[in-house]
Amino acid sequence: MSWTDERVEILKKMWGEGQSASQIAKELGGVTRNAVIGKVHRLGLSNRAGSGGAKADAKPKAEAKPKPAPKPKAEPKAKPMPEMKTEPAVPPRPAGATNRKAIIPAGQPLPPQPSANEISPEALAKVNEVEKKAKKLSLMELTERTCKWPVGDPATEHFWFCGLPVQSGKPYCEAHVGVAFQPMSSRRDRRR
DNA sequence: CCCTGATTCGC
DNA sequence: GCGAATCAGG
Repeated sequence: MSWTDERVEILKKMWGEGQSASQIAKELGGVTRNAVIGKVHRLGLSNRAGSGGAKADAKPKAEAKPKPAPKPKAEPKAKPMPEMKTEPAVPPRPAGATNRKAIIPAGQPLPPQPSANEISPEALAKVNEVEKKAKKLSLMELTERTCKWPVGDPATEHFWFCGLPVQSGKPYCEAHVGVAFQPMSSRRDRRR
């Protein structure tokens, strides 16, 4: 594949949108993210500026600068959410497998299932979808980078761990991180 | 380990 | 000009 005008256009557009090089490469097809990055540089648009404009000069071209490229480090994920099924879905189950004596399945600190907390409906919906794609790993199959979000009731067969790739150093995949680490919401409900 | 972009350098 | 290999982070 070569860099035709169209392809360059797409490249520019996506890069401008903050898409990652790998995403762009995937979109274009026939190229690797390296190719994309290389092209980006050759085109001289290594910097994803654009918003706010205000910036015309600032090109002292300091050779002695080990880091001439400021890293924006921000990816606005503007994903158009297509209408998803009206599925109330199955919110995270507290999985209270209290075997007679309420024994907590030791092991890892299970996620504080937010039960009926106020979680973004979107987040919940996302989790739902994710559960469909879950790899359904068993406890022993979990690794450092598999989502450890439990699904189902440990006392039944309907139990597995999400198992999708975790986001970062977090224990869960992106979707589950979303519902797991929710800032404590209305808390002052302390009507004692 | 996964990912990101940045740079280099033979082609 | 191109992009794989490599580098440098997160």
